[in-house]
Formats: sequence, structure tokens, C-alpha cells
Amino acid sequence: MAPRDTVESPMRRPTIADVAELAQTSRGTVSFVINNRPGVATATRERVLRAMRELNWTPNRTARALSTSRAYAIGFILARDAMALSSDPFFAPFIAGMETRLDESGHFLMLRFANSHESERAAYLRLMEQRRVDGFVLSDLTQDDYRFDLLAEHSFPAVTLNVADRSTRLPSVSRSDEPGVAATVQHLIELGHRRIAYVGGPFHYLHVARRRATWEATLRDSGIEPGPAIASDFTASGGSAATAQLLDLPKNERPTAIVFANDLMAASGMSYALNRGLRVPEDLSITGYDDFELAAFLSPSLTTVRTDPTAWGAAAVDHLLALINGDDPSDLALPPPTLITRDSTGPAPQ
Amino acid sequence: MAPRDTVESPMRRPTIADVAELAQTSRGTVSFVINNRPGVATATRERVLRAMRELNWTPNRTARALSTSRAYAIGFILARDAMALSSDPFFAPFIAGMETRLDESGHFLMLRFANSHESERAAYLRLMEQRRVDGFVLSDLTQDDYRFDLLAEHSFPAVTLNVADRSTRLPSVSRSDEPGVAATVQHLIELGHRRIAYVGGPFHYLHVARRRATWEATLRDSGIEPGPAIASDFTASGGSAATAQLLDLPKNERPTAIVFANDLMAASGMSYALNRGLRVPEDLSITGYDDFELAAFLSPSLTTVRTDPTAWGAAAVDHLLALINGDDPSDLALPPPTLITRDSTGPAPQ
DNA sequence: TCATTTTTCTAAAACGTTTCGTTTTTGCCA
DNA sequence: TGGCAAAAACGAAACGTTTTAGAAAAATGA
Repeated sequence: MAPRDTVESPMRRPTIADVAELAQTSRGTVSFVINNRPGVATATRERVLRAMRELNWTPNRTARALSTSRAYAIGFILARDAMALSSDPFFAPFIAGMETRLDESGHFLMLRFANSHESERAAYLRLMEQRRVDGFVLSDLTQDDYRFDLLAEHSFPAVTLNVADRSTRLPSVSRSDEPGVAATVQHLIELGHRRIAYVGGPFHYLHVARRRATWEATLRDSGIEPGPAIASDFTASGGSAATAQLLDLPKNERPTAIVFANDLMAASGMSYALNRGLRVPEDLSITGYDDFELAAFLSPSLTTVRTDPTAWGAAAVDHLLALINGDDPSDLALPPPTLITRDSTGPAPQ
Repeated sequence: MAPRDTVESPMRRPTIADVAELAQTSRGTVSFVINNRPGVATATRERVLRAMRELNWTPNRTARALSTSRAYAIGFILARDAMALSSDPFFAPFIAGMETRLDESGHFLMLRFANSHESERAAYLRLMEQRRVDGFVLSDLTQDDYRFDLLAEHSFPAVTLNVADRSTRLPSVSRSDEPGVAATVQHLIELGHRRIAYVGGPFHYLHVARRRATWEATLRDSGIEPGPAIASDFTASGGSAATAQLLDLPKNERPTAIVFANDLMAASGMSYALNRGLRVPEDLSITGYDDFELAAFLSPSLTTVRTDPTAWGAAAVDHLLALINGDDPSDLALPPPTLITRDSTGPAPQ
């Protein structure tokens, strides 16, 4: 007679009940052990731990999520199109910074790119309604941002990147860009420039408006009339077009230096100027913002402002998790970014 | 006596039970309606739909996930450091492409950046053990990739980007890069170049090795001895260093054209060459790969190969979801990328 | 030793779906 | 009109955790 094997249902993943049985205790106790809560005798705790190891069991997060009504994930929704995104050197390191902290706390990141306002709104709603995240990190704040009301209606926690333009109960994690822009403009003034133009992004973004305002204020403080300012779009093609527009000005209005709101526009604008036969920095000084990887390797290398998106991402997550855990974190200001002087800026032409 | 209000528990989100009650039916029926399965009378179906609308109810995905043991999410784990990632123009549009399809099917993307081999492995394990995803998209295949065994052990579905170097039950979604590289080399040969160098990435990546092999094969097919090949690292600084190394060769070995494995290295290498006083393309022709945003706006503009990562991402997700749903999709080959000829390539110097 | 407190542990009820076996209703035909 | 099959609806169990009320056991004090 063939031996009768104990027939195990194939591949069934062990559950907390299996662990409890092996450790000769109840499921409740196992739960207490893994969440290390008091009230479990040392001997029992060790039996449970041994059983866990033996069965190679890890708690099923879905079940836990249902039970605790926590998702153990946070949402990050970007309303930019993918192309703009891939060339924006901010997000990848920012996300990586977030993940270092998420990893430690066992959370995951739900990322979504939205290419329209409607799909952005829909993504927030779905994530909230389906309870798939515990909170959000809000970037790209705009004037009177609709997301504040949206999240408030569902009483969802979130942290904002930079401070909002109106009062909100959401804490912010910000890195002021005023000092970086001010330092850039100051640097150009010291080099003797007097016609300093600005090429920014869409002004409904708060940080865009703020940087532009800083450029203007710094010039006025030095008694210099601000040169032309152009609202561009952060893209390479926008940078070229804006530069063309500036260089087409009559000679006595034409800027001798251009402050760009990001490196991509700066690099593109610089190429355009070189193509037109201008020398950089002898005829035209150029500055960027971000210190993207190529900045140091362009010809000439690009004077720019280095931010630290990784640290920012980590701080944002720390703050958000604290908020989710019921703490009441205040606004947090990170140290300002620093100006990196390279070869694309030089003394103003005579 | 004060009127006795019906005290509602504040803010409780409606559940399927509330909908069932309002529609005067059972939870099972409501479930049938939302998953539009047969066996529900039209009248009942409409009562349910009305109740859903009235209560503004959407099913809780966590509960559904627990019940169906499906996570409604897929995993994408990138073992690159954030800096390299931010400058790689592939991933953002690829992810965006994935999301268009994920969105349609109600799935989400679990994204993780891993900065070490260990954390990569741990991320796969956690996602699988906790059942937080239904499958994976595997990118950056390496020689004898360990992930095949890892996923097989847990019998998790996945699709690979490009075909593996060994047999695996995982279907692939690939875009062959041979034609792009071949077209590039051919283009240079037609321009009269005979010393054509190659600057690639780490050769343990399959696609890196394959591109390099194509460069070599195309040259040999034309009876040309391949010039020097350098294994670089896809970074701007690597591109500069490799270019320096090539330009330092004795004049009769020095290449008249360099084929770079990505645009970032190409842009950086080009700047380096210009800085050394060479003219591009008169003295040196340069090609890239990716067609990143800046490529058209560099000076000179960069000849490169345009891939379509967005379409690739969409196809990968379609394939993966089919696999998850129990279909048995075969390998899929997307149309090859195309060469974009710009100003960084020209006739070989005499 | 016994009452009392404290600690440890258990059993059962949640969490919000899906699924499945059964019962009820409907529709059809003789 | 009664009988029967098919369609529709129901109710309960299941998914795998956490949490809570209370039982059991251990520790404490008189």
C-alpha cells in the first residue's frame, strides 16, 4: 500500500493563523508581537518569533490595511506632461529622497503623472475615495490652488512643497528660492551688468512668480531698472524662443545678461546665442537654475543654482508621515540653495 | 423638549451595505452590478446604480483586494541611482506611457528606486510577499539576471523590456536597438568616416552589449576595422572623460566620429571637443541616442536616435495585464526607433 | 490562605468586499 | 391552473489582519 502523504494545499501562503497554531497561541497574540505592543510574556514572544521565522511569514499588508484602514502608501501626483518631466532634473532625485524614508517606514509610493487638469483631479479623487494612500505630497503649488479644498473636503493629510499663498491647515516643507535668485542677480550686478533680463515659467506657479519677484526686487534694491521679463515654459524650445526675442531688441535695450528659471532653458538659450555668433560670456552672460548634470559639462559651463532635491524629498516624507501619525508638525524651512559660479558669466561688455 | 436628531456617525464613508439597503437589495447583488455580471434584473440594476450615485459610493479597493487577492497595482523597480536616473530621458516618458494604460484599467503604479543591489532585491521581495502588486515590469536586464529565479520562486508574473539572454517563461516587450545603431553607423560611413569610435555603458547590461555589438558588426560588414570602444557609464562626466581619452590618441588612430550610447554623454563629449578647439562636425562628428529634449537645441544640434518610450510603456503594461488576467501573451516586438540627422554629423575631414 | 490587583492571553467582532450554495421569484408551457 | 425550469436574489462564509472585552493566570498583599 502506498504511503499516505499529508496532502498540503499547494503553495498556500501562511497566514497569521498558521503562525499562531505553530506557536501554540492565538492570532491576537501574534498580532501583538509583530506590532510589538506590551502585554506579551517573553517566552510567548519568542515562540511566536520562532514560528514566524520557521514559516517564513510576513503579514499581508492588504489585510492589515483593511483592518486599520490605512493604506501604507502615499500619493504624489504630477500635473506635467512626461516630456517636460523627463527634462526637469528636480523630480527624480526628489522622488528618490522620498523613497529613502518611505522604505524605512514600510510605506510605498503611488506615483501618477497627469497630463490634464481633469485627470489630475480624477487621480486625487480616486486615490482618496479608494483609500489607496494615507496622504499626499503637493508640488507645483499654484495661485489659490484648488487642491486645498479638494483635500479638505475629504479631510486628507498632505504637506506642500513651499508655502501656499493663502492660509491652510496643511504644513509646508519649503526651500526658499529667494536667496538663490538674489545671489545670482547680485553676482551679475557685481560683474557690471545693468541690463539683466529674466526668463521664467508660467507665472501662475507660485515658485515661478516668487523667483521673478526676487529678480525684480534685487535689481531695484541696487537702483537698477529691471530689464525685460519673459514668461516662458521651462522647455528647451521655450528657452530658445525667449532668447531670440531678447536678442532681437534694439541694441540699447538688449540685455547683457539673462537669468533663466531653469537649466534646460538656459542651455538651450545659450546654444541659440552661440549660434547667432555671440560669445558667452564675453557678449552675453547666462545663468540657470537646478544645476542639472550637464551644467558643468556644457561649453561654456553653466553658472547656476544648486538645490538639493533629495534632502527635500526625505524631509517632505518625514513631515507627512508625522502628520499621518497624528502629530501636528509645523512649517519647515530647509537651508537655501547655493549659487555655483562657472564660465557662462563674466564681466559685462563695455 | 429638544427635538431628537437622528445622530449620524460623522463622516462615515458609505459601504456596499449602505448601497444595498438603499436599493432594497443585498450586498451580493450590488457587487454583481458594479462588476457588471449577468443575473441582475434591469430594474434592480437601476435601483442599485441610483443608490450608488445618491450615496456617492465607490468600492473600497483595499477590501476588494483582500477579497480577490489582487492588488490592482503593478511594480516597477529601478536599480539606478537617482542622479543617473534624472538625466536618463527614457524613464519619465516610459512611466507616463505605462500610466495611460494603468489608469484605464484602474491599476496603480508602485514605483521604487533602489540604490543598491540589496535594496533592489528587498524591494522585489517585499512587494511580492506583501502581495502589494500583481506583477512587474523588468527593465535593465543584465546577463543571467537573478530576477528570473526570484520571480519564478514566487510564481509572479512579469514582462521584460527586451528579450533575455536565456530562456524564461516571461514574455518580453522589446524595441530592437540594432536598426537605430546600424543606421547611425551607416550614416557616418556614407559621410566618409573610417575611424568611428563607440562610447557605451556598463557592458553587463544586455542592451548595452547589444548596441556595441551592432556598431561593431555594421562596421565589419562594410569592411571597416572598428575603432576604439569605451565602456563608460551613461553620465555627463563619463562622456567627457571618454572623449578626452579618444582625442588624446595619436593622430592616425584618432576617430573622426564618435557614436555615443546616449545623448547625455554625447552632449558632454561634444562640449569637451569644442572646448579643445575642435569644430563639430568639421573635425569630429558626434551622434547620440534617445533624442532628449535638448538635442535639437544644442549648438550644433545633435544627430541622434529617437525612441518612443511612451508607446513602449503602454505596450508593456498591456502585455503585463494580459498576463495577469491569465492570457498567455507571446513576445512582442515594437517598431524600431529612427535616426534623426542633425548638424553634429558631417563629411569626414580629409 | 484568600482576596485583590496586575499581567497575559483568548475568542470574537470588526474592516468592506467577493463568491458561492440556496432559496425565492418569475416565466413558460401543458 | 399547476408544475417546472430558468432567472434573480439572498445570506453567509471567506479573504487575513487588528482590536477589544473579558477570561484565565500570575503576582501581590494582608
